[in-house]
Amino acid sequence: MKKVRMPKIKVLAIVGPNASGKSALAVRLARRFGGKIISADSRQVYRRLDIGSGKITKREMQGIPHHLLDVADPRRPYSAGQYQRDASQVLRYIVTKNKLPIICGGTGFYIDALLGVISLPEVPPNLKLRKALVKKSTPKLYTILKKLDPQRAKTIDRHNPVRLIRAIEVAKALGRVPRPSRTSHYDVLKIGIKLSDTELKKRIHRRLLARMHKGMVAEAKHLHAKGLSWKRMEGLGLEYRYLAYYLQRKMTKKEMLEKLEREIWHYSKRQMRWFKRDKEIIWISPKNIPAAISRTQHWLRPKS
RNA sequence: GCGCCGGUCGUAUAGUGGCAAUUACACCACGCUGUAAACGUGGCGCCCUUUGGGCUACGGGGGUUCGAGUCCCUCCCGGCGCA
Repeated sequence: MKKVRMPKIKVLAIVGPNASGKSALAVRLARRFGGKIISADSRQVYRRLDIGSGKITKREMQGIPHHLLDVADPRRPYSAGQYQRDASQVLRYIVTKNKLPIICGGTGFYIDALLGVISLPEVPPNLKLRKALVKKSTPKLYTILKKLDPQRAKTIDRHNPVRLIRAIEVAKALGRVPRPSRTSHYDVLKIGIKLSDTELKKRIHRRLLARMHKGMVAEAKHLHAKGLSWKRMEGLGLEYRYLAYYLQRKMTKKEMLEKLEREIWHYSKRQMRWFKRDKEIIWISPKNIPAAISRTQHWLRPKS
């Protein structure tokens, strides 16, 4: 007996490190194949974090709708779980419009969450519990988790307080953490942009200076004036963290630029490391847009 | 020329008789189950049969000592002070 299966929904994903030219490629492909873009960037979800987060401009969008940009208040934390819900909804909506959903972004964790590669337990953050737990030492947190969910304790990184706190939070609510499913229910074509270290460093440098010109410092100053605390800004990482240090006079402008550039570079390497593990990604050079187009064309063609 | 201080892993630093030798940054490698631009781990003199062993090392040379970045002598280099 033959099982009739619905064809999987096709989703295109453009990934790569910071400053690699993902956004431009995504727009190109969206125009060519009738797509709409779903951003997958944990900082660009926030309103008014524009220059510092390297958000695409209206002009650069070239009329292509971009979703999951500016959906959250920077003063309140957004999360991967929330992203999973919001983005899934948008994805379904794009499909009903008969358009090709194109995920574009550098936050690998968010992409995996959206595609269902990792399933996040439906346990909302418990701020009160977290507040109590952060005061505890890491070994203590580990002991607590071990008591609540020995299974999880076996595989977790026992030195990582953030992981431990979340695991305790989940264990308290559910008893134990469900195992993740490792397969996606979408038909995904993943295209990654790869550059040499020297090229990437060069781009990071140029882009940072360009954004300084565009008024990145003023943006951060303005965000603080509008109620974004320094502490919160530092917690956002990279640009905002170092901008906050600089504006509080914790470091000079020169120090800020030097440290920040290095941090951005480190971050890019972390992104690449995340993506490298995904064997489905087809890697292309930033110059090779034709390759991306032909790959997509081929993949879009109906089978049999 | 005299006096003082100092020369230790890429850089900065700790170490005053048992040291392949501290810490930070950089560098390299890695992890991640609702904070993911966050958060965390390991390596970092060379070699090997790698929970162990060998070799080479704290500016150069010599000495004291069972044993020396660590004490002594001498030379070289840098900083400061006096000439």
